[in-house]
Amino acid sequence: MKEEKTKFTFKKEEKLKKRKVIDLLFKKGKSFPQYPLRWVYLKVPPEEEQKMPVQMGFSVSKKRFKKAVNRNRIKRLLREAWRLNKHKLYKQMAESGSYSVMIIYTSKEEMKFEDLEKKMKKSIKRFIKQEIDQ
RNA sequence: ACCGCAAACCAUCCUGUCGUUCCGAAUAUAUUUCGGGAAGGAAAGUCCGGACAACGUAGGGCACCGUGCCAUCUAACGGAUGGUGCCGGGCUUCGGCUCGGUAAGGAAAGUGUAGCAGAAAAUAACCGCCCCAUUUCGAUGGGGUAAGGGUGAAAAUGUGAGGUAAGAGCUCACGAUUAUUCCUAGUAAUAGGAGUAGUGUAUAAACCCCACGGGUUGAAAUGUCAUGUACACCGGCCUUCCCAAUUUUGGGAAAAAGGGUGGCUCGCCCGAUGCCGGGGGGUAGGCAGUUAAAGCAUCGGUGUGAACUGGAUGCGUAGAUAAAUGACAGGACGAUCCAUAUAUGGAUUGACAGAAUCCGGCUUAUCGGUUUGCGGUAUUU
RNA sequence: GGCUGCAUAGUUCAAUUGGAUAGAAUAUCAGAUUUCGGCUCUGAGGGUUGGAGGUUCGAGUCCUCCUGCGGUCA
Repeated sequence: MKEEKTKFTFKKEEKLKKRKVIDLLFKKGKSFPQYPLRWVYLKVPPEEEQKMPVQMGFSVSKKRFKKAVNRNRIKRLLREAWRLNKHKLYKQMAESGSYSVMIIYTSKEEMKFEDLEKKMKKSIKRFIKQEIDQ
């Protein structure tokens, strides 16, 4: 393969969609907090092949944000932050298998995109340190 | 020009970069490229009404739920429009005019309730007034009486005259008010007039009566494909007659247990490798439904109006499913604050809010702007 | 996307068929008792009955519309 251009896309294959997988993730997955985010992740067994290195989902509690507008906005900001920064994780992962991940927003207040992106970068670094580098 | 009220409409805009989703075309099946579409007036609350779908279709009665002045509009409505009555405000030449509200059938079919106060709260005698009897002359007992008294949200039609022992619609006159009959106006609610019978408190968002309407369940409906399983296990019920055949099979008739028909009942229907119940197991994925106007706007015509008409012109249809419609940068516009000092500069900021089968309403949230109408104030001509 | 229930002192609950100034326990505060504190006794404060309208002479209670918090579904 030639030098791959870093693509900032986020298509259906990269989204966490299967109800079964999500149930399994919350039942058996590991998690760590990185305010205002919480990662829940699970290594996908090799027999269930998955095209993309990570299938990602985002979640915002209905108790913390009553209005659907606010929930949607936070999820959109999270998706955007992930889209622009996921390549850093992909580089490190190489061939070390694939993961299902759900990121939960735990703060009670909305953030600006700028701040949220910083937090996302930090949490990706932590994920690499904790899971990939061992 | 400013202020207030009401109604209708709009709901920040533009450019660039990076993305999401659907449709179409090409490439040729990992994809990539091009073109086009992509939230709302409330998408919300789920308060009503429909469309559509499934089940049922043999209906009747009861129960239950909803609505409640009249007419019209509408696919339909508990919605809207116009009117009538009632209530409240304003003006008034006192006749009315105008604005707003109105769950507005029946209390003269029956039942219940009306605390405290008051003699008495719906078959009203405490004080007072009058009559009769008794009397120790203080009064006591019996009866009549709703004119006077205070209480209370509410006290039994108001005023005057006659009448009476005292009084009383007991009688009369002028009113008030209710029911009903007739006449006039109106499609009608109702209004006006005349006659008759009355004076019957309030409450039906207390029970209730009357009239009208309502089958139930809602896209997690429903159909279909795939996966999976098992005529598995436990308990209950499994009738009678006739014919052929011959030891359980076929046909026919009746009908039991049981089941269905929304809750009850009558009635009806089903009913033998079957029916009902229990407990357990499996799958909770794909596709269809699923993206179309009971279309919209302007002009014309009809109507007081809600609306209708389809004559003309133009516009136009989001389809996701852990759920798309976004992020960043720059500019314009608006708002707030600060500074200079009336035009610029700086900072902050952009209402309410996000489709989930689709429509018509209602209700609630909403920074600001535009238009129209009405009223008020000031100035000019 | 539907269906359904609840809301009363800081907290847990009452309030008859609509009737007067919405009660009780606990918590809080003050006083008494004690060397001091606890226990105990006495007293006080604390409520727009979730909000706004309506019916009624009179609403915690009845009706309508909102707000908030639960429960449930194939």
